[in-house]
Amino acid sequence: MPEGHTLHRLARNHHGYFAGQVVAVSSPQVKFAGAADVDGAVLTKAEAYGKHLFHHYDNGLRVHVHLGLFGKFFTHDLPAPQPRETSRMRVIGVSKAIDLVGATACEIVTPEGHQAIVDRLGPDPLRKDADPELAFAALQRRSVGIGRALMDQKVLAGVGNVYRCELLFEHGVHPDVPAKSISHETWMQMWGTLVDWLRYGVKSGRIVTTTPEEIGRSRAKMDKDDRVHVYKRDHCRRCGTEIRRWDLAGRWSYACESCQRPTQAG
DNA sequence: TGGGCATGCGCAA
DNA sequence: TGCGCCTGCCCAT
Repeated sequence: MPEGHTLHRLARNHHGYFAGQVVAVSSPQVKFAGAADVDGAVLTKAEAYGKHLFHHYDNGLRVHVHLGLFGKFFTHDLPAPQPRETSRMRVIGVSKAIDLVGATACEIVTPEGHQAIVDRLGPDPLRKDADPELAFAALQRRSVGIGRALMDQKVLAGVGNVYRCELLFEHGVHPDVPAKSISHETWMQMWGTLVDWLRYGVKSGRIVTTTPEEIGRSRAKMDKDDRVHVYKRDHCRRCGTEIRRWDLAGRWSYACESCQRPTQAG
């Protein structure tokens, strides 16, 4: 399930599997009628922007995928097994096949349509062209709490619930602190943390926000429970205080109110 | 076997 | 602000 690192990892993999190849694109589930528009075309590039994935084709069209909460790709070596009935899109190349299931969006877009999607997004820390100042400026315009603002893809692209909770813990900022009160210095530190975490996420496929030093074993050998500080935990890993969980704009927010002070502005 | 949950998001009120 | 939608998976029964 996807935050930005998942999509960038998928893009990297799909690019490796298919770039430069004529691919067969179909929709076993039938819901993706546009599959026919790119079936038999050359997939030239796969890329991610925030939580959005794009497959570029040599006929100028692109497939836009947003996984939502449930979306998932399954990868197969050829010969691929019979697709499951829920497969929205199947792509078959020379040696690999992928099946997309459960996605919120799977559609054909033109280059202009692609641009329109990207234009609605804030900077993506995983992209080299990303400008943290744009996100800072957006934060300064928000009257909501930082916890809410970080989930807004117009502010920042790619961060979801886990990274949001963990980032605020890491920097000792309570989710209810007004977004506009975050200092430039704190924001730049947060951005740096995000870049590190997301890059590791792309590499490993895992969200890990703890360090080998504090856990006492390498990140690769950590148990699932070792990988985060507050997300879905009962007690704060650092101070032992009970973690508070509450509904923040429809998503569970987790915070240690001893380490993250409501009055503490960055 | 079936209920509940999930790293999202858009839309109606 | 709340709801609906997309589906797989884990756990209790």
